[in-house]
Amino acid sequence: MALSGEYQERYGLDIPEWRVLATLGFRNDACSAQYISDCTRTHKSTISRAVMTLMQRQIVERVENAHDRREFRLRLTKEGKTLYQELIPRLLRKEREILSCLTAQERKELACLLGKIEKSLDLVQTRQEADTEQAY
Amino acid sequence: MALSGEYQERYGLDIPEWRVLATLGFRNDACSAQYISDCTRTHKSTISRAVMTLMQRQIVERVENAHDRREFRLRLTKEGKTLYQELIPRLLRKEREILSCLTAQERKELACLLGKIEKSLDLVQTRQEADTEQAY
DNA sequence: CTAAATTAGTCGCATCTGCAACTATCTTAA
DNA sequence: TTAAGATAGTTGCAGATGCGACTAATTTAG
Repeated sequence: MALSGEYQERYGLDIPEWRVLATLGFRNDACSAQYISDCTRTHKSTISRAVMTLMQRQIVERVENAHDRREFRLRLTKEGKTLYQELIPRLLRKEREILSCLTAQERKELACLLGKIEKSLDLVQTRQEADTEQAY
Repeated sequence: MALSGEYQERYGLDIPEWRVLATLGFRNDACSAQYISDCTRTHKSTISRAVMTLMQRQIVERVENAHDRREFRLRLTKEGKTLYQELIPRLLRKEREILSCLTAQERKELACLLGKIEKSLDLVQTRQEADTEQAY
């Protein structure tokens, strides 16, 4: 959608890469690839590849986890944090632009309604074994 | 999303194929591939391939347009109409299921809010030369 | 009328991304 | 303790789809 142009065209990030960046930046703390996969509902192979690319671009780094040597702790590098901080205001501005056709009250209502649906869908999905997300 | 499972798993239709079927079924009248491409915001090559598949499955048929021999008039076959009529109630039921967490009043509000955003986005998009649609 | 520009549709190509198999590691149960 | 099962992450593969070039037909401008 309109938002993705902001990070894709301007920063050369594809969608999974943005998801990794956003998750790490939002949490501001190390986490596993599996965690990112879970909370963005993106297949772990896709996240794996996005992490590889971001490591090559020195946006993300990973360190071994001494307690579980299967997984890695992922976190943003200095450059990664800078990139994240640079992107956030742009995206918020874009979001405001998109929602500018609604009043403050309407925006609040919309968030509330979508929240309800999301909550209800999450139940359904976990109940019947995670659907693949697809648009329309 | 949850809806697509209905036509994908049950009827072997992928998303572009469903879009063709839905457009032709909804209009209940012949139209060009370009028209479908426009109103579903799907690239014409994708629509072209979907139409090919649907023709092989005898769901869609096309006839030459005497007035413009570049384009074809597309329409559903008898089987196509049957399939469409069979799918509609299933999809509506699914939609009701998804929206069942909202009251009637809330559903109306949601439709209204989304309508406003869509309208506003359409203007923006045509102004800056059709973004590619992408989810988050 | 003719040449350039536009439009409908097709096709090759590249990219994206999910699936499933695989390795390595960890956990659980007998 | 050991064997079976679960889990994290990687990779080969295949399907889906957008892009751009191409052909054929039509429209527009000079």
